[in-house]
Amino acid sequence: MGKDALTLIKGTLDVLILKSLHWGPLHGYAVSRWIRQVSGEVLDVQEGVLYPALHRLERQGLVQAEWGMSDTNRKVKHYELTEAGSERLGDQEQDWARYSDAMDKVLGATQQPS
Amino acid sequence: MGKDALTLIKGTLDVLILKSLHWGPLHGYAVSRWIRQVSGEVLDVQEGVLYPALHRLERQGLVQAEWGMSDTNRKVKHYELTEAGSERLGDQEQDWARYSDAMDKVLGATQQPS
DNA sequence: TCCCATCCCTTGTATTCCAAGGGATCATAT
DNA sequence: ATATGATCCCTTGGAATACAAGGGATGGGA
Repeated sequence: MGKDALTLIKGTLDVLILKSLHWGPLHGYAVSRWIRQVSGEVLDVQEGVLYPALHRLERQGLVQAEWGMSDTNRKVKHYELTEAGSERLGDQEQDWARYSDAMDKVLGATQQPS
Repeated sequence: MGKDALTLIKGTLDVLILKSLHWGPLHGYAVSRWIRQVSGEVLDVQEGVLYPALHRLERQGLVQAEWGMSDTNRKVKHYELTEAGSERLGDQEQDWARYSDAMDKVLGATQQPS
């Protein structure tokens, strides 16, 4: 019961990706792996979800990509947070905090409907 | 800054509605109003979102609807949680808790990517 | 040599929220 | 009386975005 990864909730992916990039440039696979590990295997960003999202963020000017080499001498594409992306990250973290609070208020409510 | 209602995150609406109905039968408008009030005006379920959602839940057998009268002598449709709906509410509350925890772990992470 | 982990990606499909409407009833204020 | 705002029910069309299910290439270890 409750061991598998949960379905991603639409709209929460961007902030996860942006957060992962605030450590510095990363390639896609590393983004996915980091989110999965840090979330305790609860959030699993499939590659078919990840790459379109990265391209979307790139089109929006929130990240910029550049081909390079990994430590293991593989050709990889590094994604890096832009200034705008950094600001967006802050906004979205705040939005998440508000949203999460609101959800908890509703789910933990003791006030009956009038 | 941050005074307005947030856009609903797709996938979080059902549990909000189910929760509102766990108090007993309610009509749609009251569901919407209760969520808005208890969330501190942060979550605003527009009617164009609410009613399709209620019908969806009804099709899934999680709620059942019945026409009746309100306190104010108006014709209203009362939505009531079914047994299955009550179980689903429990599941989704648990899912939300796990999801929310995972998000907080990622957003509050101190562990750098490897 | 074979396989697994690593890396990049695309194309449907389904879901579901938002915007923007329409329509009816009732209490209250003008 | 009549206008206004809150209460109540609903639908349609469009947009966004996650999922499923693929394809392809590389490198290291068994």
